[in-house]
Amino acid sequence: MGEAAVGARPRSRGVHKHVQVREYVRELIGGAEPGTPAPSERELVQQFGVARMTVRQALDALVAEGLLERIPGRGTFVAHHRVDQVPRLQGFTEEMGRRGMTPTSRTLLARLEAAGPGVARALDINLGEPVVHWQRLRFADSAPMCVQDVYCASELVPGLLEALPESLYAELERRDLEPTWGEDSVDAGVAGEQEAKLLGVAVGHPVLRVARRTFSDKRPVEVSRSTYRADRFTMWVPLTRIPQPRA
Amino acid sequence: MGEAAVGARPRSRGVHKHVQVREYVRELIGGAEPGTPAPSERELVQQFGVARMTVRQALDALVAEGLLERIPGRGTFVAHHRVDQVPRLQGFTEEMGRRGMTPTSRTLLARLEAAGPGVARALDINLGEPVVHWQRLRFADSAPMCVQDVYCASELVPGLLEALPESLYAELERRDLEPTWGEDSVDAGVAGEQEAKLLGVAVGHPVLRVARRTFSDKRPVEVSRSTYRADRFTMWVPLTRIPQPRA
DNA sequence: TAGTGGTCTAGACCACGAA
DNA sequence: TCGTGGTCTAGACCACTAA
Repeated sequence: MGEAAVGARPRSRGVHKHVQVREYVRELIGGAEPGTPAPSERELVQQFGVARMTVRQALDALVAEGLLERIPGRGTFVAHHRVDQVPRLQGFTEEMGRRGMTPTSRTLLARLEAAGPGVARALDINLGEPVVHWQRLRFADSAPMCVQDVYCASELVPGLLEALPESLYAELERRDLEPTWGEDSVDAGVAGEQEAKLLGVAVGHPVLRVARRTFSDKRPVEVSRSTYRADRFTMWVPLTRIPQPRA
Repeated sequence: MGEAAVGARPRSRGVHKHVQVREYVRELIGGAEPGTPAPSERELVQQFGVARMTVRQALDALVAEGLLERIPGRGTFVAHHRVDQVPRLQGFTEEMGRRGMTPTSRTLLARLEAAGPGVARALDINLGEPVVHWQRLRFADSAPMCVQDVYCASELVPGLLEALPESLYAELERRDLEPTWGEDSVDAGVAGEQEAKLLGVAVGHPVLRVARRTFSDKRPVEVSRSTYRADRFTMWVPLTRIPQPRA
């Protein structure tokens, strides 16, 4: 019964038990083959001396991430189609790394600008406030892949222009501005003269345009426009069926 | 204590309690404004005579769907940015409806064919097995939006060709083949002669191409290729940040 | 038959927000 | 101070799988 309940730890003084269990299991199955059994729930209960609900909470998170899959009556296993069940918010560096390609970049432009109407609205700042505008030509395995324009409120990222990182997202994490969610708007277009020259294609070559906003908690931290060579880049989106509202 | 535990109901003989609570709440907040308070967890415990964990399980699902948001110390509310946190698997009919447009279609082709290599692999059937091939020109508010080719294993959908539905997904649900998940591969292209004529654009006009596979549980039920007019259609993809593996 | 995950109970303490 | 969600306990029965 609840008589022995301990209650939640203060966030600042200790890590929650379900987080401990979750990170332990994440580490454990880090490089494991799909299909490898994870520890059973009752095993983890023994090891950590916690209740089963706590273990389930930990495993639920890993299942939601697509790292584990449960098979009733059999056990919990490293997920087979290890693909994400949810589209990950990743930067170019991370995404190309995950595709097994080597990302590199050439900075075309990096300066302070006054926020125009679109950028100001997207970043939720006032018109004309200073923003960092960083334009890069990005390569995968040395071949041009996309042209990317990134904008951040300059106030949020002091000194960024003086020491441009390779991965913006990694840098934002270091600054405690870790992006936690975002949204892409994807459409198609054809390369203009400038884009064509940079990407190494003919004018009129099809391109995939991705407009992104990312947020750290509720605050917008970055907006970007990326133009990909359609012949080199396909976007992959996992979908989940959710009961439709009564028509 | 566990003394009064009731255990799980057989799936066929009754709906689980957390599902009952979830659907009750879903109904309740159906058309509500963002920010409207949902019943508190303890209220639902009273109403349904269930344990709080059961109520939390129900609400967890709605939060994951992006329908509700929890604010510690305040309560549970209809989510503000009611946008999905996960991309929904929806058919054209459903998606256009959600965008407030009226979907219509013109069937260009509907017949049995022998599965070619690509379709056979995607549907996980043998080369040459009969498949339904259904090609439609799809309109939103009477304007051409996309050309769509759908393929299903004919064995799975007997009689489909004799009574073509308006919404394939709704029809699959009726046949107990409800798609539960899927994946889109998205890239850009330019309209060919045939596509241009159908979509009412010039040859070379940019188009968004979406290749989709959908699954009912583990079995592939449908593959499709859709070609959208890029000037009328933008794909929106919500993204979630997941801790990156140690570099 | 033993073990697994799925569901469920009836409590508990905590931190936080609003009054 | 009171109500809320967040965390946690120590059990229970069920359906299913594999030996």
